[in-house]
Amino acid sequence: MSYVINGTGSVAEITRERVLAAIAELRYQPRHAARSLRGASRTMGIPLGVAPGQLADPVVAEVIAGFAAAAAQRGYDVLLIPIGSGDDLAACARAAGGARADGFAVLDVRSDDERVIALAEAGVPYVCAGGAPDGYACPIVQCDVAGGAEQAMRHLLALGHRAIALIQAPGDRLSSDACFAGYATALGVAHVPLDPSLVVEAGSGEAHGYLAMQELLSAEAPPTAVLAGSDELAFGAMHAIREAGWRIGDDISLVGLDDVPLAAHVEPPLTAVRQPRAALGSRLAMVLDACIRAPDAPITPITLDTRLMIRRSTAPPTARIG
Amino acid sequence: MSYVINGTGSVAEITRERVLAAIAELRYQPRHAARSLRGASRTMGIPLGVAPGQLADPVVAEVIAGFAAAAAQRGYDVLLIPIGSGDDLAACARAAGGARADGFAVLDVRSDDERVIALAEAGVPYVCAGGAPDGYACPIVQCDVAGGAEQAMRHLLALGHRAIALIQAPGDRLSSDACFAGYATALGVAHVPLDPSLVVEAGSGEAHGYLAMQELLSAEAPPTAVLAGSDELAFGAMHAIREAGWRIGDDISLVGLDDVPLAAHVEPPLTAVRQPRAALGSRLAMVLDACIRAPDAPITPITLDTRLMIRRSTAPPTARIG
DNA sequence: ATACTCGCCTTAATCGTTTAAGTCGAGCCG
DNA sequence: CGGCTCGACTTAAACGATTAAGGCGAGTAT
Repeated sequence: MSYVINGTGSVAEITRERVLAAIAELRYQPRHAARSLRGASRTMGIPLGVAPGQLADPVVAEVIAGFAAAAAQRGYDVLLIPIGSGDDLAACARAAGGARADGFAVLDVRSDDERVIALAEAGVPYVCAGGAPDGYACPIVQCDVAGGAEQAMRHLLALGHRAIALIQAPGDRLSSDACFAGYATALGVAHVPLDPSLVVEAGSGEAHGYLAMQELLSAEAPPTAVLAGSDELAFGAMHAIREAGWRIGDDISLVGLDDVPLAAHVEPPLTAVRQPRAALGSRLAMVLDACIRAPDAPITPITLDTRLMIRRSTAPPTARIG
Repeated sequence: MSYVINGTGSVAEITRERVLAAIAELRYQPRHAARSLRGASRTMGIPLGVAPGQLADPVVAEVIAGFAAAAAQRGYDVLLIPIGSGDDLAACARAAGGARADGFAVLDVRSDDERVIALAEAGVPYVCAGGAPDGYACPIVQCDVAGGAEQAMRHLLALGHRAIALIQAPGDRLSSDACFAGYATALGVAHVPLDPSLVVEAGSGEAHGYLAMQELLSAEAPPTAVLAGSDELAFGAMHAIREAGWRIGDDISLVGLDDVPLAAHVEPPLTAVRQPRAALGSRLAMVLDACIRAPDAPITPITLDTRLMIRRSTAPPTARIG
């Protein structure tokens, strides 16, 4: 009897007990499919690419972990909607149209993200992490990447660096715009001209950080400090710096933008902008929950503060024998 | 018309086309809940702890990534079933009884895993990664941890090490038994007595590796080489070794058991046993799919080979100034 | 005593799909 | 020509929960 299970309707105490006894006796478990046929499915969906494996990215994984924890607290399960290559639109349309979940969270949003297009089209509740593509009004939860990048730059500038390079994450990621904004702002405030040759766009993954750093090092006047758009890129850059015979921290300062747990454990420990990823995930779940319950509530973007963790990969510049 | 959508039943060509046209016209999407009410839900579930955040563990995340990719290929979505602390039995019983998914995969199995108990009790298809608790006959996919540990030990022994310590992952993890087995076997083969004081059990996480290593270093005769039950423990150990003023590789050799992507990028690069985690995940999904379709098929455990990646954290022992 | 309210229980419609069963001609064979 | 088979289409039962609506008896007001 659903009145007993859900606490709706009026049931005499004695009847309630008998029903509960029967439920225990028969090991009865309500069928999820039948429940969700009428009402909500109490599920939040996360569409993500599985081709190269977005989930294997520790940054994404941490956000999902926070998301799952908060979702669980509110009684939701989390559905991963795997997306093959190029499948984005179809997979999301299927999931949204089929009411696979009550709402969706889109992580690692790109500037022209088909997942967002499909979800908006379907008219289902969804939230975006880190910003939404132009023209899509949806709830947003983001880390203050621009502010974090600016903090990092101020730190480097205060140490005395002037030739500061930026290794950017792929340009179609919304977060890389924010990163560049912070980079440019800090330079502007310090009246240091922005040298475009010091800004390189890399792919994602350590290998691309490695290559980008090699490029920077091979220049006539290599930078004395580098801001990497992600810790992964920074790790790749460390590799290249070491290979070129420079010492990280002493010869070239390096800052990462993520602060994954291992950043503190590499040698030298990486100065990095800590992004509250677990908190990001849990706020996403909270906002999505609110969205599901009140689809027309006003939309206010939430920005989470970042914090610079200063470690040994940054130091004042040394005079170079050049 | 479901005959058209699913390709079951006989439908005239002209009718089929008209139906498809109508489907396109109306943007029709079948409701997942209604479908799964009769048949299967085409969903695979993974129950995992969210309290400290199992998902944030890169090792688990990679397995899930491989799992999700293979599941997607077979037309399944992946449901994360978040488990609060101590909730294991109830959460799994609810998910299994409610037919939340067609089958379940249990990762990081503990020796008395309540998730397995609940799933077995409910009689739903499930597979375990890395082994099943005693008395539970279910399909198993595992990495050859024992073999990997043995390989690592043979490498260390061949380099000339004799005092080789083992930092174990928590004892209730099934994989740590395998690790110990490989450790012991290799010592036995080499006729090196097993010194119990060289075997320490740590928790999980870098911090515990750090503490365990400190303990080993404070002994009268510290080991010349260390096998860590996971890369995370190894990273913690590196930290402790460095802090004690020893050089990793030169003074103390260190081997990890995982080979996470970053193992190659720390300084010095960590010698580690590579476990094919993505493959583990995808095999899990394959086996689970088979299980779902033929619940009574014979059960054969699958073991995936591991491979020792030799890097700079291992070297011949040097004479110590004692 | 009649009517009305109120609490509790029962019944049945509903959700959207699958699929077994039934219908209806057309073609074929004896 | 009657009976059969067979393909193509239609109908309706089933899945398992939720929930609106209806029923029933006891208590209360008039």
